[in-house]
Amino acid sequence: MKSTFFEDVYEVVKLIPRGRVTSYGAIAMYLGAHKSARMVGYALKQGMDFPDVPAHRVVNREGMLTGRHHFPDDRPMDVLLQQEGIEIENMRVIHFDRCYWDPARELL
DNA sequence: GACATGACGATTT
DNA sequence: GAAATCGCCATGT
Repeated sequence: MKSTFFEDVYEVVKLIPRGRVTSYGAIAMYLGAHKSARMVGYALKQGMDFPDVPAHRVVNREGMLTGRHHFPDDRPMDVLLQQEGIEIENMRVIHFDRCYWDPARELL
């Protein structure tokens, strides 16, 4: 057992309600502290192989779909989010504050 | 074992 | 207020 970070990230991401989004830093913070939001995105990249992990619901602090480049062409990140009811424009989440889901606050 | 990289974030200049 | 820099920690080479 070693990839605890990955599994932990997967768990939190899987808990994200439909129509909501969260940020890498929020997940990292929930895991213990804002140690490194980079690792969250890194873990998600690896976790992309897990369909149970809606990585498209995870965006950066600005609500930008920074990881869209890592998504398959058949399933663009912005399209997936729009299907969930989230408005996307210019590869960014509109009303991001409204759709924001903080595990350390909602899931507490 | 060390160096370089990465879906970020906060702080400082 | 904007731009540049540092920190963070796991993975890959």
